[in-house]
Amino acid sequence: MNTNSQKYSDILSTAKELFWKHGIRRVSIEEVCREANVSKMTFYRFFSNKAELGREVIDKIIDESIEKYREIMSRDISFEEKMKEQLLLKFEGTREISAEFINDIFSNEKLGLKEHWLKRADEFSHEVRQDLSVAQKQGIIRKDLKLDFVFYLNNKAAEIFSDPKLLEIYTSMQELIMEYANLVFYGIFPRNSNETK
Amino acid sequence: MNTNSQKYSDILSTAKELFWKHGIRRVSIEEVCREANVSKMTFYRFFSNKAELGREVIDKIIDESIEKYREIMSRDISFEEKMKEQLLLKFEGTREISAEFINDIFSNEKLGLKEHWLKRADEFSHEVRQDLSVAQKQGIIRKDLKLDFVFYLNNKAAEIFSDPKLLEIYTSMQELIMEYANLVFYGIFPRNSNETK
DNA sequence: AAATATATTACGATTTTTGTATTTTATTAT
DNA sequence: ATAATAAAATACAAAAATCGTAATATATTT
Repeated sequence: MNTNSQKYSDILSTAKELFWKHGIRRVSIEEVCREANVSKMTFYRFFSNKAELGREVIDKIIDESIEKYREIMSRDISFEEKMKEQLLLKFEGTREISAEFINDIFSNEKLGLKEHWLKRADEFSHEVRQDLSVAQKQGIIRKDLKLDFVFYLNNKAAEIFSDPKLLEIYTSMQELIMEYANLVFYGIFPRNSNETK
Repeated sequence: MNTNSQKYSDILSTAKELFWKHGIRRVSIEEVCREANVSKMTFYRFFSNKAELGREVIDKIIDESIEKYREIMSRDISFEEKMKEQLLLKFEGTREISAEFINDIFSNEKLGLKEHWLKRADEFSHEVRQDLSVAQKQGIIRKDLKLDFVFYLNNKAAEIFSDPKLLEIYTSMQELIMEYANLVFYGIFPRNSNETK
């Protein structure tokens, strides 16, 4: 399967856009083809069905996130500044994301994307965990904080976010995600009376 | 048909919300029922099909607009201030509206809502036209402006707005609508060197 | 010129959606 | 309390949309 074909990436980026905006359930394969200017046959040359397309869209999203994450971590700035940048990145990256998309990933049994998302997100998590672990040893992060706890929360986060009850409190999914990200990042640093022990 | 029943207005306001967000095509009747906590049978007691529901949602939207418009016009403030308020109102009223909704009204042949929207919008237009006509006679609006031209534009506006090409220039449908509204309102007043003739 | 990729069209299978009917359960009015 | 009405729940046939594949035609590339 020629994964670096033009048509392939047309389909993938079109699907990402449509899924991002409307969720997966509301978007049909034929709609993706139409928007990507690709015939249905061409679609099926690359993807066997909608669930696989969904998985690859998830891959694309996480791959791009990892890439951007690494770029920031490789910069020659302080750890705290890096974290601030990551926050900004998360803000940009979640712009206009729909609750429908999150929901289809975590609650649509038929698609079965939850496991895939968790698996890929966990890989990403692992990398971040290494970086935070180093920072903790250097005293940049509170030493009495169990990083495992933060990552447990992180894994549960997206799932929790698909609860409409929670979303009602916010005007957008992005706002909710940022609230969480802010909480984690700014709750992580030792402040004022918080001794490094 | 008991049009002031609780169930009836539950269905209508739920449909308005869902249509507003996702457009009409992407939302099924059963989804509306589920969200409104109403059985399908109850739905069909009030509406004969989706197109009729669409028409009544349009009615609801325009009725509410007219009501708010009148409230502002009845205030004891200057005409220019009233126009500013109307602009603000339009900004609030179009918040988060989706391109899909506009599109389904104007380009979805199957639903045939375009005519209904134009008819109802025209009634509203007529009322606004009377108010502007009075203001023009008083010299508050440029006397050499043909109001007919403004209203012709207005009638075409929503239709034009459903062109994705145009929408690409803006980040949201609301931004596009506000751009237009600003243009019309602030192009209407005599300024600096513009004599009242 | 041959091989490959893609579009077009068609089509059966499946799934979703629609609209109605029937039965059961609440609610309201008398 | 009882009858009348409204609504929910369930079931279901008909229609429409969507899916996935096949066959053929048309570009594109090798």
